[in-house]
Amino acid sequence: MALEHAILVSLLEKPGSGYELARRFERSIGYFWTATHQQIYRVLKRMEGDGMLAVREVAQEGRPDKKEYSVAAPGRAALAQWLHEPIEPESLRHDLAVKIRGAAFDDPAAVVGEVERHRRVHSARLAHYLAGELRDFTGPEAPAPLDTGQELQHVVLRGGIAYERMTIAWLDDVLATLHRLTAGAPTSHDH
Amino acid sequence: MALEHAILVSLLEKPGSGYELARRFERSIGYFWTATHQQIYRVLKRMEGDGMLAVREVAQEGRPDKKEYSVAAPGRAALAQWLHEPIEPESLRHDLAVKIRGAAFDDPAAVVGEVERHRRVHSARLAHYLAGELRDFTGPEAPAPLDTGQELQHVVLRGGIAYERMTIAWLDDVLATLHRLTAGAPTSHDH
DNA sequence: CTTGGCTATGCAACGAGTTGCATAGAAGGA
DNA sequence: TCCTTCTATGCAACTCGTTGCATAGCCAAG
Repeated sequence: MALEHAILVSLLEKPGSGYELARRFERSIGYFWTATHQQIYRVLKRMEGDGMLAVREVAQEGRPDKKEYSVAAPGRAALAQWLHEPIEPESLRHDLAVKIRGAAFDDPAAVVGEVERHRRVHSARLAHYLAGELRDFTGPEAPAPLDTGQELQHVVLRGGIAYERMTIAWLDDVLATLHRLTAGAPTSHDH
Repeated sequence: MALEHAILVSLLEKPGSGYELARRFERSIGYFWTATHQQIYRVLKRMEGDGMLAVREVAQEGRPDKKEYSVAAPGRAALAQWLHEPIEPESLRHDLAVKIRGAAFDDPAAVVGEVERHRRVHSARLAHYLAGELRDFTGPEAPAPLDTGQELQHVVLRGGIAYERMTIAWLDDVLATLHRLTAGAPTSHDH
C-alpha cells in the first residue's frame, strides 16, 4: 500500500493535519499520487493506532482546531524498510485511450471535443508545474544550493513536466489522426 | 467503470473468451489498462446477466471448452453512450516517485538499483511495443491501407511508445541526479 | 512416470478507493 | 439576512481490485 508511504514522505517533509495533507494531494504529492480526504483520515487513524504517527492537538483562532500529525520512529523505520523492497513497475490506467480505440465503433468525430478538453487540462497542469518549478527550484527566489530533499523533489517534478509535455504531443497526434480519418470519410463506420 | 468499456472495445475488435481477454490485457489493451483474470471473469458474468454480451459455448480439442463472448446490441449502445460522456483526465499513481522523494530520508544510493531495474522493464516494454508496431502497422507484412480501427489502434500504440521513451529519459535524469547527490556527500542524511 | 506448464474457469476473503452524507464555526458577499 | 465558501473531521455503504486457493484435462521434458 503506497498511500501510507506517500503520507509518511509528505509528513517527513513537513508535519500537518489531515486537511493539509488533502491539500498537498491536490498539489505537489498529487502530481504522482491521488487521495481523497476520506481515505487520508482513515489511513491517518490506522497509522496512529499502529504507532507510526504522533498526533498533537493544535488550537487555532478563527478556524476549527486541528490534529497535527508527525512521523514517529516506527513510521520512519517502516518507510526505510519499504525503500529497500522492490516494487512493481507502474502500469497505466488510461480511460481516454479506451475511448479512442472505441471510437472506431461509433463516430470518430464524436471524441474530438473530448480529446481537445483533455489537451486543455494537460496544458494547464504543465503551466502549473512550470510555475512551481520557477518558484521553488530555478527562479531567483529559490534557495541557491538545493539540499538532497529539494533536489529529489525537483527531479520528480521534472518527471511530471516531461509527462505532461509527452501527453500534449500525443494528444496532438491523436487529433491529427482523427481529423485525417474524418476528412476522408466523414462518420465512417467500418463494420 | 472503465473495465466494462475496455472489455466491450476488445470484444468488438474480436470476440473471445475470458481467458483470451486476460491474455489481451497482458498485451495490446494492457498497454493502457490492466486487469486480472478474476476481475475479467466476474465482470463478464455481470455483463452477460445485464444482456450486454452474448455467450457461445465452444468445444475444443486437446484443451478445455471455452465460452466465447461477443457484444450484444445493448452493450454496443452502452459503449456509444459512454463515448459521448466526458471523463476525468487521468491521474498518475507512481510508486517509484514516492520512493524517490522518500529517499531523502534514508540513503539516496539505496534506490539506485531499484531505479535501474525499472529502467530495464521500461526498455523491454518499449522494445515490445516497437516490435508490435513493425509487425502490425509499419512493417512490410502490415496491411497497406489501414482501416479506421487500425489507425486508432496505431495512434494509441504510439502513445504507449511515447510514454515509455519519456519514462526512460526521466529515469536517466533520476539516476544522474542520484549519482550527483551521492558522489558529493555519500549517504547524506539531511535531518 | 512424475513434475511442471498451459488452457480454462471460478470462489472467498480482504484491502483499496469512491460517493454520499453529516457536523460545525467563521468569513464574506448579495 | 441568507447563502455560499473555507477550514476541519468523520461515518456508512458501496464498488473496484488484489491475493490465495481450487479444479481439471492435456502436453512435453526429464
